[in-house]
Amino acid sequence: MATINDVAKRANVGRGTVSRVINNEPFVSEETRKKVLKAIEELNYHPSSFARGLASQNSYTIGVIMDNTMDKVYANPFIYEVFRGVEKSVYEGGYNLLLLGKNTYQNGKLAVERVLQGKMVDGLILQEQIIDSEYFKNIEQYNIPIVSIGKLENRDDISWIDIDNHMAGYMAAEYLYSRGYKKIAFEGVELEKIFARERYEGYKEFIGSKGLSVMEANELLQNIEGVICLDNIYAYKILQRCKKINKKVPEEIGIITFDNYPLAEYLQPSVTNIEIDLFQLGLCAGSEMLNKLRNRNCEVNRIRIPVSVNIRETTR
Amino acid sequence: MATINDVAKRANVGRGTVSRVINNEPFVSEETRKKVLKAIEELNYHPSSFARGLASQNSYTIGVIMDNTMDKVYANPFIYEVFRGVEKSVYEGGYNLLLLGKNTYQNGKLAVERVLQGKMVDGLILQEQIIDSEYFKNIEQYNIPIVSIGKLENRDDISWIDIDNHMAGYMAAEYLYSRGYKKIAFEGVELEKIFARERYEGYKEFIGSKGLSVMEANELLQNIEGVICLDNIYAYKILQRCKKINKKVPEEIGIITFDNYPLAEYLQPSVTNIEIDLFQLGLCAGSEMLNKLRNRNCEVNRIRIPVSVNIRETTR
DNA sequence: TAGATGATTGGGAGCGGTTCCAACTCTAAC
DNA sequence: GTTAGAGTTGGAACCGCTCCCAATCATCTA
Repeated sequence: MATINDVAKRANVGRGTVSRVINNEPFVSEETRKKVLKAIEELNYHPSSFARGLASQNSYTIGVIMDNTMDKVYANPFIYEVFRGVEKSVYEGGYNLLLLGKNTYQNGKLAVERVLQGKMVDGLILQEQIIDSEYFKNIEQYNIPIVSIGKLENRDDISWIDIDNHMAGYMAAEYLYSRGYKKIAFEGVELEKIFARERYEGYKEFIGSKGLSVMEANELLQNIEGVICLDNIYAYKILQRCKKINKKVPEEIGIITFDNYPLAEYLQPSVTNIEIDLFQLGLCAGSEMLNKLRNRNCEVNRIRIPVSVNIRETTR
Repeated sequence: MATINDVAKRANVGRGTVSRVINNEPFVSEETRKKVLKAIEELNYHPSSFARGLASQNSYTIGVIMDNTMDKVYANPFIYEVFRGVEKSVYEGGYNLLLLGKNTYQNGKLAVERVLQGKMVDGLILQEQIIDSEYFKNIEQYNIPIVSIGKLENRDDISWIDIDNHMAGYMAAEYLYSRGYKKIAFEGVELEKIFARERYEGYKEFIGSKGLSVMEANELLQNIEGVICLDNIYAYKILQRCKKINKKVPEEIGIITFDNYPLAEYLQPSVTNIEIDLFQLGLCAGSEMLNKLRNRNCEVNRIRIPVSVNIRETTR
């Protein structure tokens, strides 16, 4: 396996020059650069990440933390899609991705701490649930860039990426309205969850703008023409109720939800939903991290991923 | 941040001795070991993974490849659960986990190759779909241990871990039979898929052992008392048919499936299934890799993860 | 033509570990 | 008392890169 010295010798230049070429630094003449590139090609040379890491104190690796506190992923079947996006942007930016569990231990210590202490990652991507905990304070000390997947409320020093939940709530209401459903309720007002609150706010905004009134879905769905459900589970419960009281979907009542469970499109009726681009979310989280890494004092960003309506069978 | 020299100085020993203690090597007196451990503790010392990697040519990192050829994870919502298992066992074994996409590029080359060439991983865990392809031949050259998640048919030199699909098929039939369903069909005989074939074989074995005959689910489900479905989607289609022809589930017909989609338990009726422990699968894949890493010429293993019946509403 | 300036270039000195060999200590045997 | 051998120990050499300084070269100015 060729080293930087082999390349230097073959190209008839110094080690420093090769290093400059590899790292795309200025102050190398075009002629020299070509010679070096040629030698690299011929020797099929690839820099050792360890030597590089050791010398530069950079790992060129980003850590992503998965929340493994829950028993089953089934509680959050969506996160993998986000990771796919993170993976893609991180690698394409020339970095690598270390996957870490929140609660994983290594030699009796939290694995994250080991990784941080061993300087194995230059930055950390984590989910908003993790921040603000005791756990997070630990991490923060290491003073590396952090990006959160999910909005942060009490920290204006950390960049985050999230779905545009407000818009999602607004659009859900707007879509139902545009299909002729006027009396629209929101099901699943779990105000302790940020995303739920935001979606609810978006819904309220639209409702207000039309002079309608905010509603929750009552037991018999009396006087309700449309329901916005926080997730598929709520949607299916509403569907059950409709069946029980013999209310026709989508003729008499329209239903829309936000998430899109793996099985959802095969079910009957399939539920119209606000489509959330989780892959895009991951992609952005990755680029934002690269951003921070390349420019340490870039500003804190809050990024919102737009959403769209995915029309299925529960709306006319 | 303390280095090995600081520790050596503080403990009043040589660098080599500290190294021996860190790596748990023999030939260190108990007394010295204690001194060193104390110094390590006091200085909060953690070896640099780069220095270590550079000197020892070991990365203490395992790569896991995710299949990102499909557009959406929705096609395989289960793999994240497997990764959770891999992650856990790998870290607890003192290794780290690098997450890699199959088709991700880095500087115009496949990321996997870059990682392999940069010697960033000591071993690779991948899914069976990846093996046997042109792609895989590339990987194989690097001559590091490989473990496959999913049975391998044409390679007896690579260890793999899989669900006990044969047993799953057998148990599905057995369970239906035990609940009084005798005429049992198998829906979703996708013989090109290994796992489908194996489940089908298991089903046939049980059916044969009772002197019953193998069936497929006909359009009107005539003469059928139980259906084993390859996955939830098949199950829901069968359920639709039952509704159409007014056949009562679970009274007149029993339905069982193999997978367990995130939403499945909330649906009505929820489908009885053979429960597959994907986390365990990942756990085993990780340990098997550690095995190989610690003992290079250990034998090739084929490991089967047992399954169980998860009773829900489509069987009486 | 000398001197100044800026663009290139070479290579020594680390980075923080592991490996290995020589040296030292301590018994046990002769 | 000497010697052999096993158990310990220290530290030089090295892993393959980056960083930085000094040296060289080309160009421009007075």
